[in-house]
Amino acid sequence: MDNKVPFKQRVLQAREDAIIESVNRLLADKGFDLMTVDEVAADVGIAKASLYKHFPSKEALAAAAMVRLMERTQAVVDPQAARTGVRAAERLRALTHWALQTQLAGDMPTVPSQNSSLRAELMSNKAYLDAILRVSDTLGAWIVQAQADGDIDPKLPPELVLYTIYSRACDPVPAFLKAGGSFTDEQIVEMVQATCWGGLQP
Amino acid sequence: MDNKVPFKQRVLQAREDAIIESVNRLLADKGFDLMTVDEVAADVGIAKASLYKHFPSKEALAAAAMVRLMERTQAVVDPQAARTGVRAAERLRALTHWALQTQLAGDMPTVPSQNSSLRAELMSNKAYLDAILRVSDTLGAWIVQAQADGDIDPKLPPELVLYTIYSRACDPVPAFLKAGGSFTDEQIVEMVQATCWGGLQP
DNA sequence: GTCTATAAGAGGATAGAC
DNA sequence: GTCTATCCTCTTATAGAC
Repeated sequence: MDNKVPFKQRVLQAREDAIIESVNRLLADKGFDLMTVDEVAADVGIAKASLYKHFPSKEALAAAAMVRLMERTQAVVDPQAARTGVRAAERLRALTHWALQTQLAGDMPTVPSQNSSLRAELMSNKAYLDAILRVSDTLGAWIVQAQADGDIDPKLPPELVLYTIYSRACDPVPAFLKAGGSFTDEQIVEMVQATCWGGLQP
Repeated sequence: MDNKVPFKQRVLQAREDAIIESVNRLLADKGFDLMTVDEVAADVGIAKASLYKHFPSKEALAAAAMVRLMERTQAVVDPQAARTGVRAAERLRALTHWALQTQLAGDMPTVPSQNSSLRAELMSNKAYLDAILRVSDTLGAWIVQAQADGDIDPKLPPELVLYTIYSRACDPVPAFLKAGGSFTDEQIVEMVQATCWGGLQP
């Protein structure tokens, strides 16, 4: 039989998945600086030293979670790209809808744009760079198309639009509104969507 | 003579001002978690123990800087409130313009909305609560007026507009655009202003 | 109130047995 | 690869002389 993935290796992969899932949640919950490796180990249910057999540093842990996030993002982008007869702006809108929902569900890991050790790790992580570049390429094409369609102001630099989309994924406004308790998640998503895309229209 | 402020007290006040200024800059530069008390002391040019004679904790240092920020904000709000024959939307726009400029100049201190020890300190700091409430009251009135004027979509909850304004003051988009190097600060401010206020229009 | 020196503790990382 | 136990650095905060 050509069972190319031995049982032991599958167990290992499952454990790494569990680690990344815990890191993802803790990163979404408290952020990189407040997340401790002890917490991750406790959450996964293994010893801290075992964690370091899988990932060499705290930064590598966070990087793995961010790679996973970009893979999940790609998994949202691909079906949108496959839809036929849909405006580019509609594809973009669907993506931000997913991002806002994910954030409100507490599943959106965030990393500070200031932490230099983490940024250095991310910027030297080929898997991360590849993943974010791939997503950005697709989004960039959609943005240009949406501008040609007249759905996004063609006078805006595409980079501004791209940064704005990424920024909305970790905007504090949804969390504030949710804390207020006056609106459902879906209402919050729709309102933030409106303020986001209204500002990008011609 | 009724010189009610003795010389010694003025020196003390000047020193506290210098401390808050350093904290302000470091907070804008690296954020609360990465800012160390040693750095603050070194930046001010005094011993760390002396710092603790002025402020009882790192959280108190950050809180003082945030109080100062709200006071500076109030100092921008007041002249706007005094202008006659100006639409409320224009006053709000002037405020976000100032906030974006301040952020691009590296003078906007930010605190993570996650750090619980700092949040606890801020939420129990009467000076901070008073200052932010006073600013928010004025802005809230302007928002309602702007909605009545037809400059802001009246269907949007005023809280959403208020949160959005506060959020733009620490949005990462301007810093990203600045890092790109393709635009002047004023161009960045204008573009972000456009995307912000365009999204709030009816 | 300012300093030097140091306590106290958190947290990232590792040694070495199994 | 997993564990227990430990190391060690960095950081907050304080003691005590002046």
